[in-house]
Amino acid sequence: MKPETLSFFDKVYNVAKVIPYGRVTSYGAIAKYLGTARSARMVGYAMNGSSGKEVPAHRVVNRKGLLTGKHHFDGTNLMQQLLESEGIVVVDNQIQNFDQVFWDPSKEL
DNA sequence: CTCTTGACTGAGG
DNA sequence: GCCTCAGCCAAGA
Repeated sequence: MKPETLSFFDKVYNVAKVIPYGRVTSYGAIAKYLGTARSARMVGYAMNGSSGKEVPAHRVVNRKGLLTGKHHFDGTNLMQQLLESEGIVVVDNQIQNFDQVFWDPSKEL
């Protein structure tokens, strides 16, 4: 593997793809794992191209566990439906027991 | 090269 | 505990 050849976006996809079932992570956690902790915004921006890929973008939320990116999905509650289908409790666009379902790539990976 | 845009985050009021 | 401001980085025009 030559990550140097991969763009920042590609790295984000690579990490997002390995998020375990029933777990979620934050943009900042992914950015930190990539070495650019300050590029959390770019992580979300990268997810713009995740559409059509195998990247589970619905498992990526902001640090508060809030589904900030749900507006980028098709329906209004599609993202929440997907998370609930994995056993994650979501109420009012916010993940419940966030610290329990949280998955930190820099620690778990 | 310069400017704009973001699915963010931390600090301050 | 909520709201607002500013900083941060990468990609596209």
